[in-house]
Amino acid sequence: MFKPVSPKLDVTAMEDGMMRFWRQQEVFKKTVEQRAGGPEYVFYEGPPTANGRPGVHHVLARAFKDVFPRYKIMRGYHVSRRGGWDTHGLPVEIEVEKRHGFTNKQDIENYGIAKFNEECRKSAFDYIQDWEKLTERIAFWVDLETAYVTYTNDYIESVWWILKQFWDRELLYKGYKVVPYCPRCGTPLSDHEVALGYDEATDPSVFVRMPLVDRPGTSLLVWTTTPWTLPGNVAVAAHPDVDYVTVEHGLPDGGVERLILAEALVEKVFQGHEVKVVEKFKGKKLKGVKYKPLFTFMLPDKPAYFVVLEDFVTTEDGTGLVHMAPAFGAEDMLAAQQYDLPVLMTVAPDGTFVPEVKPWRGVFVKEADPMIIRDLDDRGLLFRSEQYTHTYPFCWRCSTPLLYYARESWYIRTSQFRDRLVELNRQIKWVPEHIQEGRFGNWLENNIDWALSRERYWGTPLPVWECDSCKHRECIGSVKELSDKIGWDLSDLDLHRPYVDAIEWICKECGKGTKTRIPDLIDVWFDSGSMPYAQWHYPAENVEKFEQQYPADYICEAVDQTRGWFYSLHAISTLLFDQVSFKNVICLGLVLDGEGRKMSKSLGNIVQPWDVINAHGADALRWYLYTASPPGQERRFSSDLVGEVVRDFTLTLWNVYSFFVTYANLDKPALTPAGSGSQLDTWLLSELNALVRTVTTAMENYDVLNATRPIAAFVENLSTWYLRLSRRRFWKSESDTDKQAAYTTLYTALTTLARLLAPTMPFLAEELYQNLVRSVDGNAPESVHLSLWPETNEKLIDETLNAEMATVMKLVSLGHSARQKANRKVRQPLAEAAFSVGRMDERHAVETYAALIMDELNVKSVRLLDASSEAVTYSLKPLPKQLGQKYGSKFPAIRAAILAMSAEEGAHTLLSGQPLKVTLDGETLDILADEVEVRADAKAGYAVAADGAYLAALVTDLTPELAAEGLAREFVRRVQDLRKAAELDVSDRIKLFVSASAGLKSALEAHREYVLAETLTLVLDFAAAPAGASVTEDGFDGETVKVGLVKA
RNA sequence: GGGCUUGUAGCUCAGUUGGUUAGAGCACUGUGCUGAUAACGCAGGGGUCACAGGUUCGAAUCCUGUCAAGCCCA
Repeated sequence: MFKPVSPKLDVTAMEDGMMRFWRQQEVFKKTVEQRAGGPEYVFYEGPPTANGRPGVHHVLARAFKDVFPRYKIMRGYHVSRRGGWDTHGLPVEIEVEKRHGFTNKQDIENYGIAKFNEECRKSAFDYIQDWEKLTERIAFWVDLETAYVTYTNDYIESVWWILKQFWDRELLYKGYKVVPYCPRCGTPLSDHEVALGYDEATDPSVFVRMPLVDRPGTSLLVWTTTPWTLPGNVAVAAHPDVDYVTVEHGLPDGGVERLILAEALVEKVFQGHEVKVVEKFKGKKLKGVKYKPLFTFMLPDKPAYFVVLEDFVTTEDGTGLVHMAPAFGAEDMLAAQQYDLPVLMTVAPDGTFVPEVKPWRGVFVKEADPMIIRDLDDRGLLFRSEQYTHTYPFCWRCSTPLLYYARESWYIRTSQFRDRLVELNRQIKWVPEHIQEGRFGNWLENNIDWALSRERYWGTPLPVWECDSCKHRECIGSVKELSDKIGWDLSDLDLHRPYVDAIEWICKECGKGTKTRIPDLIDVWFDSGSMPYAQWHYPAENVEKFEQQYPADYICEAVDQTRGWFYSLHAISTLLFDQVSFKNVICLGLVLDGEGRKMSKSLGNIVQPWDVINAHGADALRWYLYTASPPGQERRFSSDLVGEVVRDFTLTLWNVYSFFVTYANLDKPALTPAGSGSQLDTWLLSELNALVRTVTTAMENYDVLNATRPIAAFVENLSTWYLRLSRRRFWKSESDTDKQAAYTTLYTALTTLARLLAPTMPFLAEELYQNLVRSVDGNAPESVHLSLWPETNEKLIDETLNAEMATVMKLVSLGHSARQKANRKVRQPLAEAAFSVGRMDERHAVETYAALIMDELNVKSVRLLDASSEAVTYSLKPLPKQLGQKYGSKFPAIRAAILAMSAEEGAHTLLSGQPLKVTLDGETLDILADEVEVRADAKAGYAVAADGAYLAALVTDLTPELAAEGLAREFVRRVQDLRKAAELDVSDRIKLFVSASAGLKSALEAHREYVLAETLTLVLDFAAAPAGASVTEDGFDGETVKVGLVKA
């Protein structure tokens, strides 16, 4: 009937089998094709770069990406899950540079851009096979055959089209950008590269006077650690709301001077020297105040040398007045744009002063620092000079100190759309929620124009051509447009450098000059953010397809993409179509190692996904990632933790499955829904439907944690409660309706679980489904991933029942605890178990499930302890939650009053439903029954265990009858062990030959039928065992026994 | 320097609008149960809820500050 299932699970063999099945039957393809015509659910793959091996963090992202498309397919949606590869950019270039030992851009140019880019193109896919293998092995279903690739001409052409839209709307402009720059390598460094090279550095720390134009004898006191930037100074910044003072102090030559600085820093700057504060005012009063320039090597072409107001000014260091050199500081540059300040480029690209800076022309700026300080001192402008140690970035390649240096750069006017970016973000559902208004929202609120251009080689070229004569510029939006410019078909042109650079034409505007492409590339983030359009070569092709696949319903990446892909998607979509490009997004936390450190190559603490998968399987890895912590949280990761999943969850479920198949194959039950009188069946189906409801709701809310953890809890209950308590129903020999109902119930649970697990544990789900569903129903969908998601049957959910069963579990647990305390092993039947519960409605559970409790605790009767019982004493516990909220600060007094009264009387009052009268300050208060917990405690003669208001009490006295039954059970246990040792089949019948001491013998005679039935014994003889019998000898409870067993 | 997040048992994590005994799983120890189980049950040891103030009858939870870690930005 069903394929036999070993209780031993070989995870990897099982998963390999399913993987082959999917591949051979092309199940993934069918999940797309069979849903054609269904409502569309759109998923965007954030393209990874395949020039490195995929790590655990990639598995994390891919596991989460996989869940919702699978779920939606089961809800009947059509989901095209197109893959994509990010192929451009500096990381790819760096790999190729490393291979050749290149250290700067000149090396690349000497080598040849064409050859270099060709190698980049290949390098971008160096590890493509690793990616494909891993993607298949973890069952991330994504279409890699038709995956979009950002370096293709079609993709680039779409990006050009977008840029042309922006150009036509005058959203592209050329400006300056201050970048970390290595003067030796002649290149800006990416943030990532800068982060590699921070080190301690000792720099000068100088305070200089900037004399005011309109108030002789008064100077601004300004602080800097980069004196070489002073020749580039054009303004001084003050904080509008900080308090500033003018102080007067004596000079060595006997005169006095007045200096302006932040009040909070007076002490620090003058280091205890006496100064006189002559006035105090807010920073905003300084706005526009003019000062005399320190240097006049270069003349500004716009108004300069006055105070501006900036919020970034702090009173941590310095003087609260910040010197501004727009060419050498990002904040300075922003202020320059805001206040229309000039930019003085006093430094050449090689890091030396330009000829205009006569005294120090050709000197490397850092080496010029002491000379500049001496010059200022000579002219009486230096207030003080000292040394200052701080962390400073150095070039990771050549250890040259980096300069912050303005380079010409192309920008997109995103800041013009700031409000719209913020508004549209409110339409997006973020998981975790705080990203929306927090990290992402703040980032949008502070939006600055997108610095688009890069002075590199391997990337999408900026399609702007400029006339070398009249400087007229134009932007090209398609290959056809470019072809028209030069008059022949460029369809076969590689749109990368150096080939596009070679396309030139005579300028039509002036008729003299030549239009040549400006050499910049664009930021790779613009590539990836263009994928909604460029993956379809929109608008040149696939217009309908694009419209159907935009925007995305769901995307998912790690949190570091907030300013990366999430932003580039959002920004481009907002500017282009004034619309969101994704509706739901899960933002994953980073993966840390077992010690909570970031995984990095240099620490050697990277966990290879293959090690984990080979050891524990892909499902376990996936399940761990879903259940371990909320998706947005950082997570500590180790292979052992994944192994725990297998032991805890996979094997538990597997054993239930194996149990079912083993016995179903013997019994061949009908498995058709039949009415069941069994409380356990009703309960399990109630819990199962509640589970379906919970998981479905969670799936709809992109809540992976609540779509998975409750399944684990259910499986735990299924195995350790339902199945353990139901075993006898499967074993019994007659095939009655109760047995049929047990099979049907368990079957329903397992097949429902298969579907609930399909999005998260695709392999195990398929295994269950194939064997339990497909093998008996040829008409069922071919794969669990083609089947439909289970529907909740609300009628079967009984919350009261679920709560009552939880109470029963609790009481049974206490019963076991009491047994242990009384030293009464479970095999020994006891006369009675009595219980106390906290609330009236819970008493019902004890009555309803008396039989179940009796069976589980091996007691002959069950009852409730109540107010009239002789066996109980009471205590009262005032409940702070109820009373505290109702009475506030009176609570401690009320509590004391309740504890002071007679617990017996109080308990009887409350249990009879009457309020408790408490008198406080002459006021009488009615304390209600649900405001005080009545705790029972059993008197002598009982073994007791309690937790809160719950209590279990066992009568531990043994009658001869009970003792005899206990002996019989001990005997059965020995026989069962013997059966096992003799390696008998579960259904083999046996003969027993017994010699026992008198007490045991009479016990066996009294319970003969029980013993025979339990052990499948046909004949029990009190005689010597024949030769060849399996024999055991044992003693217990003062009795001895010798047993011989032969197969009947 | 700014923004966001995190800090609870040896490890991985829960902890409801604040409620008086802070929980689970793993690991360790003891014990019980078992003809599905690689298990399971019961019990034990293990906690300054990062730290310091504050609000409150009452704080792991709310507020302020500090420390540590991470990410992004400067």
